[in-house]
Amino acid sequence: MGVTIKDVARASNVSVATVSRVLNKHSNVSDETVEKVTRVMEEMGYNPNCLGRDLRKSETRRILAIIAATEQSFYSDVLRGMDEAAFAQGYDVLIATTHDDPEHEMHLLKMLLSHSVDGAVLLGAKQEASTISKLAENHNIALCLERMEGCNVLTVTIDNVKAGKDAVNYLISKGHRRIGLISTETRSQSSVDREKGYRQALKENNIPFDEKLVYLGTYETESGTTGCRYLLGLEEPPTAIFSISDMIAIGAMNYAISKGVNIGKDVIFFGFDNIAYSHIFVPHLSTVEQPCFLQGKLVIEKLINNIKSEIPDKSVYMLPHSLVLRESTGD
Amino acid sequence: MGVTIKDVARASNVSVATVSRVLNKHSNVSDETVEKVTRVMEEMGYNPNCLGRDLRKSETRRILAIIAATEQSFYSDVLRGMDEAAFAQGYDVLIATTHDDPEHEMHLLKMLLSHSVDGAVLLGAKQEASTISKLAENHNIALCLERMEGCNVLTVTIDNVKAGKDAVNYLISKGHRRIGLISTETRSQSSVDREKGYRQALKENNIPFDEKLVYLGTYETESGTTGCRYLLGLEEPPTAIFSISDMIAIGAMNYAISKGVNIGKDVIFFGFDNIAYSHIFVPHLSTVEQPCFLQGKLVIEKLINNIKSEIPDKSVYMLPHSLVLRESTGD
DNA sequence: AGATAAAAAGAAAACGTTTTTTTAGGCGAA
DNA sequence: TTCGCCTAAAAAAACGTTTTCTTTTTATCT
Repeated sequence: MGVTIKDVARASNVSVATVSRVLNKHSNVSDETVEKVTRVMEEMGYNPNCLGRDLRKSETRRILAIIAATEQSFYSDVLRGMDEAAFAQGYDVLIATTHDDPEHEMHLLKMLLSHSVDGAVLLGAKQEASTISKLAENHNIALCLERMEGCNVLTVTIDNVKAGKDAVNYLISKGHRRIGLISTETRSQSSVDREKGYRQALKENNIPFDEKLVYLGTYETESGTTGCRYLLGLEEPPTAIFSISDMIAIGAMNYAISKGVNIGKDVIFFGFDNIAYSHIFVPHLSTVEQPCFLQGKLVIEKLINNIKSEIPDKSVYMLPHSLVLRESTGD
Repeated sequence: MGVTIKDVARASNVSVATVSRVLNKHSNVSDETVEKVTRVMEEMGYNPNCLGRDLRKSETRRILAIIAATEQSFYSDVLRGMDEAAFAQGYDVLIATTHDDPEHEMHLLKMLLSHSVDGAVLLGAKQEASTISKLAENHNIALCLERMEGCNVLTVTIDNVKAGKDAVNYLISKGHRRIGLISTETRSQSSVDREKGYRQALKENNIPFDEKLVYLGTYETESGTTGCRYLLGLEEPPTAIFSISDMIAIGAMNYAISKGVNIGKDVIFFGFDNIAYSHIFVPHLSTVEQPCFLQGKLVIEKLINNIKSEIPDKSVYMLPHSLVLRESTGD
């Protein structure tokens, strides 16, 4: 195999311990030895073997980010935030995808048990809350973007209830009182929270909740199209539609356009996520923007804190969101 | 720390070697011992420590996929293919992002040198071809999606020259002779190859190449918009436009729509990649589809072969692409 | 019963590091 | 001189496995 620390030691007439000390920049080694050993390492093309090092120190300085799939466009910003925070402290972030399979997710979580990584961040977990809680008792684990109800684990997210409420309140402030909601069958916590916000906004404005105005589908664009067809086909159709994601909202607008609806006038639309396409697609979509980069950065900072300290921080951090107003609400 | 193989051995009155043999399902251990040890492992909640194992076997069964950023939507399918092939052979694929920074890419490649992973796949490398070639001499490395000119390394991609030629030939077959090209300043190999295909198609049809019909920008949608504005503003504007990516093509169509151009009739458009939005955006975009899943699958299969064998396969595999015809070409 | 082979399991070495413990010199103070 | 202290470096232990080498036990054949 490759050249090991032993080879370097032999070649520079010094013990392995000394080479190690040079490698780790310990103080108690003479300048000339440092110089000599460094030169030999250079000459021999020595590369320290992480496996030995990690075993001895029992740390890997690696953090695993577990996601369902990479296609969610805003993951990119979250991961950039994670990378930045990790790199600043000499950690690496590795990503693994579950492909929406809970079993595969569990397989990846086991990297924590086998000491393959020092910590893990779940961006939308598929396990039971109790499973995660249990795991979090002995391992460094965190949730990002999606909180889990009743899960005692470090979490960084936004207040989706408030965000949903803000969006719907805005629609109401524009004078609308029949407001449709397009959400998902899948009860992800963020969907549930955004729906909750929708209801709260209605309630605060004394608008009765109408079951008929809610359409539950999938996360696909097509589902937005179907949902919009359903909503606009009602006897008393809504004049404003809040979708729990931009993808869905774009599908919804697609249907409205095909029916000649004057978007931003006849019917106004609000999305969620502020994906790139929401200002590429015409008309541009009003939406909720969440601080992706910052969430990624914070979750890693907090997680590394936990890795380094004895008493883990299991708080839920909620970062502020904001509304982005564009043509779809007539702005 | 956690419970180790030694603890299990002690608790089940057996040597560590035997526990290891049970763990690895070796044949020469009696049924009752297997049963006993398995039970004790269960009871104690034993989890083998990868660090010890990996060091001893000097393999990690992990492969690193290096990408610039996760936002490229078709990466998702490639990674799915990679995961599937890897999982089938007991490997894990870990992803890391370079954020377009060559230095960070190099940092990640060093995981190969430090034995942190058994192999690496680059999806669009930023290093010099010679650097990669050199690295590939002693390490298991592969390129996927983007080949590198003069780089002696295992590669799985499509024939971008032919793909570009096919697209442009199709535009020509529709009777067009003034054909615009929107590509990128950044000389990525795929861009270069697709441009080459564009020229070949012109040549084969005796259409003189006109420098003016080529616009070079970025990979952003906005660049497509700018490019289209430029092209349609020419004295002799093109009647067909080939963009080297769907994102760009969509930006281009966006401009055309805003100018009241009848897409698919007055001007026809061809993209590349078949991203999800190419059939969400109206009019639906004709485009080149590449076999993402298969490329991912194949590159991992070949790479694992290399990991396991002495003589590495450094072939360039080119998988077949296909044309997807939609409204933007009047189909 | 005794010899021999086969099976099961223990002991110890090995993987490549880091860290703790020892050792060897050099130097100053009593 | 002797003692202790400091620095530099060597030696050895440790991390948790797997694997090789031995040893013990069991089974089989004459």
